Amino acid sequence: MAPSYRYTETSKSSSASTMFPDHEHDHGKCVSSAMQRAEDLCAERSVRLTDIRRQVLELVWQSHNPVGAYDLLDNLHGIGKRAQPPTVYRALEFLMDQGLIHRIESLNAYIGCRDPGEDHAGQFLICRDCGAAAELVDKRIDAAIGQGAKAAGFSVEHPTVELEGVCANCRPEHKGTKHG
Amino acid sequence: MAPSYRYTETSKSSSASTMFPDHEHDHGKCVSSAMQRAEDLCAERSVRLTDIRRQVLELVWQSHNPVGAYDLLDNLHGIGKRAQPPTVYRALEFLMDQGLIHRIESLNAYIGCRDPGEDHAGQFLICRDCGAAAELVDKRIDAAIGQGAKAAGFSVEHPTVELEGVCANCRPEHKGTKHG
DNA sequence: GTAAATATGTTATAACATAACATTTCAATT
DNA sequence: AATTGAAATGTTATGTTATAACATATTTAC
Repeated sequence: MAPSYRYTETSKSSSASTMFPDHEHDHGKCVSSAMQRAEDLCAERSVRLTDIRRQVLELVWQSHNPVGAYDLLDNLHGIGKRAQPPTVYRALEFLMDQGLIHRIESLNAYIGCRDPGEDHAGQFLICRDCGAAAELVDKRIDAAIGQGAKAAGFSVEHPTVELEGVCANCRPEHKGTKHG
Repeated sequence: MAPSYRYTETSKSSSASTMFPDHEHDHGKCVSSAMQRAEDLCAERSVRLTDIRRQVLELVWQSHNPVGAYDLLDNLHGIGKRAQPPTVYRALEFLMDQGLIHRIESLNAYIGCRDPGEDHAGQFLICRDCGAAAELVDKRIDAAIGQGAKAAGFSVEHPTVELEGVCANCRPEHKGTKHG
């Protein structure tokens, strides 16, 4: 059984380095499990996952790429007229408060949290080629940061770790062999 | 002799944890040494530290707090009329290319680089109380990040590490004892 | 059913950033 | 010192991201 935080895969074997979902992964399952988790957490906490909030969360989960607030707004279909910015920003604020999404500071964009409920600082690997972002939870990074800050007499409350680079799917040396 | 990257201090002894300058530090020296370093580096590289660029760099160095582009713009005094945004953004781009300043993604703001010439990824400690930011260069953090990324098959090109919290100067337990 | 709290609608504007093209300045050469 | 090509700056307009302030509607607790 794969740990729950892994991306849902079809039949292919998953290497240890598939933090980034491959192109064959069953993304519908990513979405549905994220939505179910959100429903459960909100119920448990007695907070309201309203239509708008649910819709925004689902839009955020449409891909593994961080998405901007105005992109979400464009895809938010109210009954009649277009929604206004505060609508989406309020939903984003709620979802962040509940730990259901993260904000990527270096992109001014938002991405679904892979492990809501766990209170954690997200660490992100952001591919400059395909644009996908994977959330890392690496205790050694946290520990190193904690130590470095402590040596400076600084207490960290909110770390931002966003690592831009190239993911395994997009590295030239892997591209030729990847559906092997 | 203190290492060159330390903040210039007056007569008081510096503890190992003064990554953040204390209130008595001789800030004029921070500015003048940063400016001199910039002049030297630009000369060495045959790039032009023009009036505007020099002025923007000096404004960035007016404090140890990250400063926004429009704040800089407000303080940029051309001969006659107010400068326009592209003026300051172009100067900021130049200064970043030369490694003389860093951009703080989580604040949309800019801060002087404490060690230009060294090609390094900045790691920042940002105090939510006083607003000051200190640049850390911690190899263990870099190493932990490198390892974490590698395990995910990801190659990091541009890390962003911004740690919001409270600096030693602003921690309540130190406030009472700080002028000793 | 009423009140209080929560959520959403609406209007306006703030804050941050860049595209595109015109003009000026610089600095190397003739 | 005139020519010229590159670099820098000026200028106008607009794009992108985000929030303030106040009105209305919906939900929940009593």
